[in-house]
Amino acid sequence: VEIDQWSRVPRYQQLADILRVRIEAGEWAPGDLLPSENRLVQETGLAKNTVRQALGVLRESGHVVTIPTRGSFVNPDFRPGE
Amino acid sequence: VEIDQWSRVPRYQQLADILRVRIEAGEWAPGDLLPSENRLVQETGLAKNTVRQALGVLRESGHVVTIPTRGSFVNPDFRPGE
DNA sequence: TTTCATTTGTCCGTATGTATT
DNA sequence: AAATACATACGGACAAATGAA
Repeated sequence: VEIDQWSRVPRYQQLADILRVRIEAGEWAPGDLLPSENRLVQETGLAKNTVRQALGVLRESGHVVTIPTRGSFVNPDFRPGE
Repeated sequence: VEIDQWSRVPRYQQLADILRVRIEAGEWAPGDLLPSENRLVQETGLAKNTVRQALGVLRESGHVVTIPTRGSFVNPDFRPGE
């Protein structure tokens, strides 16, 4: 899944959407560890701040829970299909 | 202290004035660390660029010294009551 | 116990684009 | 046209906590 550099949709929003779709598709189960911020930076080519902003969107939507020094996890209370 | 969204005084100037008054009142001592840019963004609701512009005013007036990656401090040479 | 790499968090610096006044 | 303001995006430095070796 790729970020469209030329889209009018902000890149952090694009990344958040991509991850949300993959979470809702069950690619990661509730409680699963998501790729680290650095990993996402490498995979997307986005800046760290931009990746963090994307994860912030998913935290606010309740899809993700982040634990400092550990990582970001799919919300254990997330119910696939919601 | 609040920013007046409808004032004809630029918001960056309003914020600069507010911080200058507080500095001159001794709320922060010379050498003290001021609130971070992000904190000021949160507290004022202004954009980051606007907050930075306000701090720029205070740097030019000599009230504030900014150290990259560290923060903005009350000029150690500032003499309250000037 | 100590060291080290990993990871998130918190910052500042800079630039670009857009919209409004 | 110019100043103001916001949103977005990238880059970099550094701190703090965790866990593994």
